[in-house]
Amino acid sequence: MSIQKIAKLAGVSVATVSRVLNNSDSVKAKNRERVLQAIKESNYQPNLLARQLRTARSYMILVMVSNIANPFCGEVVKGIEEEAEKNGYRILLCNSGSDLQRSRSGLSLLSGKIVDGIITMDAFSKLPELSALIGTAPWVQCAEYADSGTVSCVGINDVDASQHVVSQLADGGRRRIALINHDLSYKYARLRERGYKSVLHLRDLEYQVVEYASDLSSSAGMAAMKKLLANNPPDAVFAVSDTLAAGALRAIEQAGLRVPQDIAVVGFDGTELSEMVSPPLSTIEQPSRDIGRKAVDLLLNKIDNPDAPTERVMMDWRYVARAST
Amino acid sequence: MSIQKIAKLAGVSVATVSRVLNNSDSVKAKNRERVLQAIKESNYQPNLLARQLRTARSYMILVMVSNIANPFCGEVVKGIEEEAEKNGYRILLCNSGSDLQRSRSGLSLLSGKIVDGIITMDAFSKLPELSALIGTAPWVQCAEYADSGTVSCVGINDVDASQHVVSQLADGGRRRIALINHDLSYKYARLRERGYKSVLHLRDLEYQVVEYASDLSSSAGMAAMKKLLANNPPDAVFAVSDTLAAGALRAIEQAGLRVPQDIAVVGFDGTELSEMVSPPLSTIEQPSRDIGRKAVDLLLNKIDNPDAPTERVMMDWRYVARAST
DNA sequence: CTGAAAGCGCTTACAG
DNA sequence: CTGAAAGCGCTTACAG
Repeated sequence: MSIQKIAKLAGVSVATVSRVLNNSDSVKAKNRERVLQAIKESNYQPNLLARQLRTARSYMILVMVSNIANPFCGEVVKGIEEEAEKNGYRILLCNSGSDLQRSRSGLSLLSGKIVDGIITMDAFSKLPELSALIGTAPWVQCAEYADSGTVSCVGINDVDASQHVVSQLADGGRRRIALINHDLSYKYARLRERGYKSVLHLRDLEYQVVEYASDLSSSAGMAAMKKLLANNPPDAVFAVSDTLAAGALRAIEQAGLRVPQDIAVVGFDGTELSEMVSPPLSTIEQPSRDIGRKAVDLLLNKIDNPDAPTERVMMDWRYVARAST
Repeated sequence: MSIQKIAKLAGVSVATVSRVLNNSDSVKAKNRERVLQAIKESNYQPNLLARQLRTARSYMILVMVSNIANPFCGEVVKGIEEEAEKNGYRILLCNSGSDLQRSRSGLSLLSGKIVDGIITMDAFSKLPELSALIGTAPWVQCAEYADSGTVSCVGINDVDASQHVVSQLADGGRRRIALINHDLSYKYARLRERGYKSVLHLRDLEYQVVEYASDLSSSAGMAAMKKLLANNPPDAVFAVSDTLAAGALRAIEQAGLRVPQDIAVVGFDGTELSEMVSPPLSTIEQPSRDIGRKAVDLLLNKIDNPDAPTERVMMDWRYVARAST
């Protein structure tokens, strides 16, 4: 069913049908009626491919994440959705799983003109190939940073937040503070590790152990914690995600130790999960929704105005103390 | 940058360029070289809109979920991704948030020919308008059922699973068993409630209290549990999702009661979360990944073979007993 | 093995 | 207010 058929059915030209479809211009009421009638009768639905090919505009944006299962990511996406919707855009979610092949495939939606722009929450700094694939298309990094200054990004100051956590633990008398970090191909992981190390150094704390979780699942956090417990265990653990911290909690409990008496635990993100585990987690609360919203604002601005300047937006964060410390 | 430009650059026709792009036919090695060279030089990337418009094939499928934040949903999506990828398809995720407007918008990707088919994990049975929008396009319902027999679906036998849970609780001596259910616009919610009620009836248990959670978040589960505790509290709670059960656990703890001594709790889905909370949850383990994979198989079959028969696939489930009961 | 040409289903100046 | 026509960027018989 095409616009041609509708035109024939309604006894008008395709141009007229197109006009009522885009409720633009002034179409004579009678003709509009006829067209609407024909559309209804034939259950016609416009072919978006043709439309987008012609107008070079899709009002869709691609959101690439490495793991939607992470609740923080889910929150950010909600913010993105809200703001996109408010501006007449729809979003397409692509879960890369940090897989190169799948990332490539996702990006082809951008280079293939299916979407108008892209928001990534994925690690790109070590993958120049992917950045090249994006080229000069509208692109915003979200809750993750670009090394170069050519792409806009929005997030929090990870070094500061990390330093704050470790300082709090040290202030509370902890001397053996371990870090459960994510893959260092993420810039945020490198920054948080830097914050961690800088405080240890500043306070002359010798114990410095970093365990890397294979992904941001609770079971990865649990596995990492088990390794930490295996030899020379810490008296405090800072995990860079609430999910990891939740797993750590579980491993500590299984080892017959108590939180926070034996080991204090701090998470990151401030997701609902941090309140649901027992004991509830101290954590860094990120303004997840706002990060998502802001990312959309930056992106839409870039789409409408291709030579808008690159921006690097830093949002506020907040340390929330709960029973785990 | 278009195929035209490449043709000019390489000194061949657009047809030849198209042929090397689809590495089809036999193109003379020399010409192939030239084209490849031109593509590289100009950093050309094919316009997918044009390609898909022409071929009427996108090798993309749309996955519509009501809430990706639900970990069970995340697992199913992983299964979908794996199977799709294996078959050369990519998936687009659309988070409807159970919102009619957003669902409509997502479905236009289907009617607009952007995708070849759709897998839904959303409630449709009460929304004939949406079903109409999908029309006769390839469609599989996943972990949720269609009322009519015209659309294929894959899931588990919810009535059986629910009956099993409630029977277990009753066998364990529980007499006041409450249900924390989801919105009844979901067929699975109606089926699980039916299973719950049938066992109560069978065993002459008079206590019958159902609380409905506003969504599948832990905080909704917590809110529901608080209501149950407010008057005439149960000695067991069956929640239709692990996330809800996790929230219930928390509410019980906050009320100063013990699980399972005072109140037993059972979840549903068998997600990682069920092992991460304390005490770990007894739950119904669904074969999430396999459900996703199977849905893709059914869908691709329907795409390739439009008059394939409708199938209703029931997968196996398993009751996992843990410390919460 | 290759190219000219038609056509996928739209939108949009342009002329009337 | 309306229609004929060009064109978005591809693919694919068809003829050679």
